[in-house]
Amino acid sequence: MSFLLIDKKVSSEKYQKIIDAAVKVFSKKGFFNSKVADVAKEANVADGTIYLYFKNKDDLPISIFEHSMDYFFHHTQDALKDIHCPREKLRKFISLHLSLVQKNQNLAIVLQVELRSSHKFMTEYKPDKFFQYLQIVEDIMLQGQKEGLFTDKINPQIAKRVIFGAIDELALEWILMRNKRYSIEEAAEQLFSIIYEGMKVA
Amino acid sequence: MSFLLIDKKVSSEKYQKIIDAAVKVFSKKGFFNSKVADVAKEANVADGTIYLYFKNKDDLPISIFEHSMDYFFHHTQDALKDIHCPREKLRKFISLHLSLVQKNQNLAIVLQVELRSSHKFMTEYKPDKFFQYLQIVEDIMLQGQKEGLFTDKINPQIAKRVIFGAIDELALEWILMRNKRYSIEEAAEQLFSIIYEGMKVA
Amino acid sequence: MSFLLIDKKVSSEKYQKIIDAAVKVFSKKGFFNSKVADVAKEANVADGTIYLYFKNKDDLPISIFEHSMDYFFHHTQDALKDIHCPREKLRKFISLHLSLVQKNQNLAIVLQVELRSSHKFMTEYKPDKFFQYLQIVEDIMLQGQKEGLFTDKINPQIAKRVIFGAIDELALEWILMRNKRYSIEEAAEQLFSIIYEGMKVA
Amino acid sequence: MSFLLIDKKVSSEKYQKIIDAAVKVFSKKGFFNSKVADVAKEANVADGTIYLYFKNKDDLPISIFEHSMDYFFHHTQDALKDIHCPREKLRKFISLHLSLVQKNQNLAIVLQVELRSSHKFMTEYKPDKFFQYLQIVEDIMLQGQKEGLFTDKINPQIAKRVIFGAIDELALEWILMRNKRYSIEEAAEQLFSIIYEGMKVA
DNA sequence: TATGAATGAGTGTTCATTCAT
DNA sequence: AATGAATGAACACTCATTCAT
Repeated sequence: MSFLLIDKKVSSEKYQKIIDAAVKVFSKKGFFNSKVADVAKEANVADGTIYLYFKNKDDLPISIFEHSMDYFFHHTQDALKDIHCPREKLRKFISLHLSLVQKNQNLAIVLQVELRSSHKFMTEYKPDKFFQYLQIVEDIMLQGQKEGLFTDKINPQIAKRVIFGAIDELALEWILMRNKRYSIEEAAEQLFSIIYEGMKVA
Repeated sequence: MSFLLIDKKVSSEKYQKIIDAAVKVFSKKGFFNSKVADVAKEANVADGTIYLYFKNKDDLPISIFEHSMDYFFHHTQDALKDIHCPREKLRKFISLHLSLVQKNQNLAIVLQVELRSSHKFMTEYKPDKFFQYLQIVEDIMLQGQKEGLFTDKINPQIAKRVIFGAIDELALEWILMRNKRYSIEEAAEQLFSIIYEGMKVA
Repeated sequence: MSFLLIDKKVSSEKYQKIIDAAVKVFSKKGFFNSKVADVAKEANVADGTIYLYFKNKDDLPISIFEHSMDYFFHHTQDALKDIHCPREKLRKFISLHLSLVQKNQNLAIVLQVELRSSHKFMTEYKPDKFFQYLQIVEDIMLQGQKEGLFTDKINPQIAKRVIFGAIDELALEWILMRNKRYSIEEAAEQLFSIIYEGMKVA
Repeated sequence: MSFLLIDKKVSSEKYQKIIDAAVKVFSKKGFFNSKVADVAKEANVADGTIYLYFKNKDDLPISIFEHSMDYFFHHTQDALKDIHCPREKLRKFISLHLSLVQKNQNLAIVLQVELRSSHKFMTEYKPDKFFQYLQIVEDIMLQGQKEGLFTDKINPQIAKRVIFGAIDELALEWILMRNKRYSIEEAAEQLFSIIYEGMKVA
């Protein structure tokens, strides 16, 4: 989880310890059922210390979200920058997202389950970083349509959500499944197949 | 929302009023930020009255969930029973779900956003009714594959989740979108197109 | 417990059922931990019915107390009226009280344990009926002193309390004792012996 | 009441303030009629502070009881250790208990009236410390019988309860009496006289 | 910086009491 | 008289946040 660290003001070791602890605690007990004291204990710091690095409890999930999305965005952009074919970009995006989720399951739970509920998130808070990440998919779509690879009949706005929703659900189920009935790679490939076949020019 | 009513012990008018109020309140403020008193006020009953019909606060979202899923399940089964072609069943399932969501937006928010977070839901609580509903999609898949309409290369387990995730995300975005950039019917048709084209035998 | 019934306004069968139920419930769970609904259930009446016979919850222990004390007082007076010797009166009083307690253990618990705590009892409420009952002991004392049987050195006020305290404690311990290590008759006789020997003129 | 302090974890000043406040409040309003907020206010601490030192409301009377009994026990043992004659031991025990009660009237009320009702106390909770204290009386009895000072006809089990019950009742009445009609010393001496004369070998 | 004892506002739940039937 | 559904005031307890050290 330590990849969350990006900017400078945040480069303190304590900050990271708290973020990591929060991800662990929130993923296990849920945001609302977690106490600030739980996070402090997990991070091996005093309760008050958390308030030296975060404005309040709500600031924790927001920070987790922003840092994660930044990471997802840059990591994905980086991985896609040498791929030109929209088909392969799409394939890569899907497998990359699922593999990130697989490697950071606690974080994934927090992002998908806990944050989605935090109301502040879905309404008041503008998830700009998330939109930025989603935009990658739309850009792939648009490129594919421009190049005549994907059908024009599909609205990229809708496709973007279809793709993201499918990835998200697959990822969530996979994490919560006790005895995995399929590998994350298999899921990635099948999802890609459905989406690609479903959007390609006949 | 009054369709939630199913069994007898529950056929009281007060019970319905409370359920409806809870859906409204939870969808607006979120489960954790809603007070029992808020629900009571919205339902025009005393705080204590809620405890005559529900074990505790947690029992409210659970009841909402179970009744909704029952309704979704039976309503959908009923609508599909005269359709034989898997292709048309799939199309119907998608458009039906999205139209139900459109007609019950507050309920949809509670089901998709609030419940998903309630932790009890995603872990302890066995969402049997939800699985039952999901099974409809898997059955369509299996029938389609048997009849040679859908490709065998796709694992129905995965397809089921892909389809549900895509519907879910589309529905959620559509509800939260302020100025609707596409109609729910358009979304349904495009989603169907992607999924169907993506799974049909070439 | 049905001896509690004495005056007319109270001669209803329901009234008795409620009093009996209250004694049973209070003795088992304590006054403050008992709900009016518990008493109603035990009495096989509706909650509201209790309020047709009693002003409020506090009225229940008060009524139990008054009726019991009346009974104890009259029953004891009756038993003593044909005895003249203060020595035998004292012996009778002690054995009678202990045997009444033995026969009505639930009632005894309520009177000794629950009521003593009810604060209203020990302070606001004037336990006239109790004083009346206690007065019997004082009268025995005074008679004994007048007749030269009991020493004048003992203040009857104090003796009265000593005797009552000793009876009370013995009774309470006897009731709460799981495996009785002595019979109630033995206790009565020994207590009588101590008190009598301790007060008789040498 | 500051003698209640005994072990280390409890040596905090706040703990004592809360215990003292609880004794004061419970003695005035009764345990069940006292709110935790009342105790907090009396102790000049916040409501929540009480829960840093006590598990819950029920823990307050239990702690008061245990500390008091410890104090009574050690204080009495200490005072008796240089007295050898059972007669004088008995006299000392009685006068000591009554004088302790006189000096700590609020505490006495809590111990005698409130705790006796708490049901947890008389049933679930094993009042070991109380039994330990009571044992002092029994030991005096047994020694007196062995030395031929007290009659063998009296069962020490019973005598112990007779003595304690009498002390207890005297103490309670004395505290609750508005205009004291006798001094506590007079009561002690008279009680001693009755018990001693009642038990000595003729 | 870091601590953690102290705070006190906030809330789920209970239950004595009422009253329409 | 009798019922029991409905009420809503009351309260124990939690926990995010502060601040003296």
